[in-house]
Amino acid sequence: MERSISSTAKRFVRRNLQWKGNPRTAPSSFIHCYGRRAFASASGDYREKLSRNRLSDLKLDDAIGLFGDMVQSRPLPSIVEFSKLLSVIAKMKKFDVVISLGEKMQNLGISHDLFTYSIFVNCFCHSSQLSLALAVLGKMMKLGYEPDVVTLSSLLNGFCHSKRISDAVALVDQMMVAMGYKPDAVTFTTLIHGLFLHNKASEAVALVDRMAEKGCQPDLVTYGVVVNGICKRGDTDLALNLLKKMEKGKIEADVVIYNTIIDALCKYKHVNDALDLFNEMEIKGIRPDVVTYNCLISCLCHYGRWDESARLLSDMIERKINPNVVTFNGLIDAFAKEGKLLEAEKLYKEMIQRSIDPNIFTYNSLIYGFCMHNRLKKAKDMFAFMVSKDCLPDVVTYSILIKGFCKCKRVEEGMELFREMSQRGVMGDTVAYTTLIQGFFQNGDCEYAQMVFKQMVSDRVPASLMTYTILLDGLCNNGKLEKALVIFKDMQKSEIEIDIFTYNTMIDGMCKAGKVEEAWDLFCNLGFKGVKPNVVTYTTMISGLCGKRLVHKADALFRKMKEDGPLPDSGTYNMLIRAHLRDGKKAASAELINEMRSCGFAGDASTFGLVTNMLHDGRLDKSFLDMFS
DNA sequence: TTAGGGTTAG
Repeated sequence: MERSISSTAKRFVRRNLQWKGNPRTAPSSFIHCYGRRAFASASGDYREKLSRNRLSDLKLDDAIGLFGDMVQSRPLPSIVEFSKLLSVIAKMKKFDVVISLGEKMQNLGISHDLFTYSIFVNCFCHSSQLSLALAVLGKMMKLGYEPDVVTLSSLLNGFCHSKRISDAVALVDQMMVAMGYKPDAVTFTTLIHGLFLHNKASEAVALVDRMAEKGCQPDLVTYGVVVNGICKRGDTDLALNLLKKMEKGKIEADVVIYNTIIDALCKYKHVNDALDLFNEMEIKGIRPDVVTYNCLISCLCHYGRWDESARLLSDMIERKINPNVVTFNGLIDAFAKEGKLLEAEKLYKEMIQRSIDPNIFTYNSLIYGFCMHNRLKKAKDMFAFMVSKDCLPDVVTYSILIKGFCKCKRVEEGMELFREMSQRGVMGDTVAYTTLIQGFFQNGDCEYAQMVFKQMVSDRVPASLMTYTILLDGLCNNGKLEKALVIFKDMQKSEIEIDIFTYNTMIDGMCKAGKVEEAWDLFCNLGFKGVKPNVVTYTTMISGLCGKRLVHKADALFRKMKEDGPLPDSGTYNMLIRAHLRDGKKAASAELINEMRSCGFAGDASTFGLVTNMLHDGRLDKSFLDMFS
């Protein structure tokens, strides 16, 4: 038979596909430890079980049992029947099992064909063993089997999931140009997914149009890949446009695509758009599932829209879409964060009543709630309880507890937890180290905080912008502005994108150290650095000017803020009022108090403290207090 | 017609 593969193509494959590795080294332990028992228990006619309608509800145990029946029956089943079974197991994502069974067949003298070899190429690619996939490809070609579009698409997937995206692009080009294959929607979709994986979003989107030009229409899965890639990058507008494009192309989006977009809308703070899309899918007759509800419920809780989220919860129960562990975790997390601990515990009991097992997320949320509301004892009990339930704490659990201890000024115990964590083989991450650094600074232990930071660097745990900001804040608050400035200058030279929080920290540090002019320079330069000052920046700067008795300059900045800056908040007004009172400017203070009250803000504790003191020593009279009520 | 692509929630 005339082979369709050209000689260029063969050369390409030889040149590009290394001939390394040995498929015989594939993992086979699975069969040895697990397979035999299953073989022994299997019974019945394999042919009947292999019939199509039976295959879809086959369990892994049954499939392995079936394999046992097949290798024992005589005459041996055809290779087609074996590939049917192997593909079912591959669809269960049990790639190592497929490989083991394939090896077993080989040992029994059952030879493979194009289809079974293709299945192995696919399985090796999925289990990140690209070199073995290439070895199988080499072997099948030696035996005279030609890889076809399906085999090469599997390989393409392997390139995409390793670091070889350029090989993936080249392979598709070669398939089209040199090999004379016609890549289909699956081939293109695989490559599009690979491009997203390698952060080449625009190339991925462009390829959707190019595949259409090549006469290959994107299908539901293609759109699924693109929508997912786009949503991960937060471009919800483009995702919604794609949804319209699908409609035009008469491809009906499925619930997963809607869920993906709803999730992204929730994450990127377009809650109402998410609710609109939810209604739209109802109108289109696409039934939401538990994921749809979970996205919306936890998002609504997050924004304090408790009533709406409760309504959705009862709505889903009414529609027999059962809440699962994620539903409860979302609710418990939101209640715990809000300090509604009784409700959180009630939900925890309810999930157990519904026989839904709590998992590490459940425990982490509850521990967080207890820690943040100063109930350390309860948090530790819960920690011990989860361990007793064989739910092993992770770095997040430890970080939550460490933060809780630090918050209660028990940083030594936090440090102890950190050591315990490391001893148990849980490595500290950026958050864990940062939490501890912050704890030591808050405790006034500047030296130890810096030591932890050094340890973090030597352990090669990357510091985040948050880590640096906490470090700068700690140094500034402990009278080490100079040291902070050195680090800050290094940061400005580095690739870290400094945000307004870091600038606020430095402006505050400079002002508190009396270097108001330097702070003012930094403040004026924010525009050049592409960062917009926020209400805290203005308030800090105004406060710094007041501290230097430059009250007229502070007033001017306050006016500028009201003209073209962020709206002053309670903190701005209170700070300015105190500054004027200290300066003996009663009339100006009175004016500010009225303005503040007309904006709906009230005097805060510091302001009342100052006013009380001034009443005592007679600098103010009682009538002044009436202005606040 | 036995083989290849995406899958969202804490």
